[in-house]
Amino acid sequence: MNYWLMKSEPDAFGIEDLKSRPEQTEPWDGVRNYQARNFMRDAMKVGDGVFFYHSNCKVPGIVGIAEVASKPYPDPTQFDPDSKYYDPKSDPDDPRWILVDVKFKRDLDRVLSLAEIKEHADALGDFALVRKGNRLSIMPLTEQQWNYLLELETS
DNA sequence: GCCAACGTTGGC
DNA sequence: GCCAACGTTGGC
Repeated sequence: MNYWLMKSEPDAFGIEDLKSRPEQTEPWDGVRNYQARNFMRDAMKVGDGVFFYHSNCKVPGIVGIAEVASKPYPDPTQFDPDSKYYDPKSDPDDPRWILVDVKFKRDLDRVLSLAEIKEHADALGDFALVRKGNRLSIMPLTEQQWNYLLELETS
């Protein structure tokens, strides 16, 4: 089992939106970064743990827990000319952008803000979120990092 | 294949 | 709203 952190802007799609979806599940569309895509395409497995992270908002941080709910499949928005994620260069016979479905599990008891997480940078070791200038929207965590953050939640 | 210009992310 | 970081694009 692998562990992930996935960012979303709550103004566009927050954890409340995920919770209100049918089956509390949503295709994680719109990822247009190769590194993030590769994580979904090559490494994610159904049942993997996901920290749901709110970015670009008043208090950025981890707000809940979700899980990977599908195998990887082509992101349909890349072929939709009306979508803001439309990519005319993507070949339907060899889709460029891949996604997985994400399913809500639970809210955190409290938000683990980025500021608080940064205070634990030493304990978290080499965690992409606390590295300067990181813009990756999907990143892996080790089991140790995952458990450390869960313990932080109840501390 | 280099790299300047440009666009985007996302914290602050 | 600013701007640092950094990915992408396109001219050469």
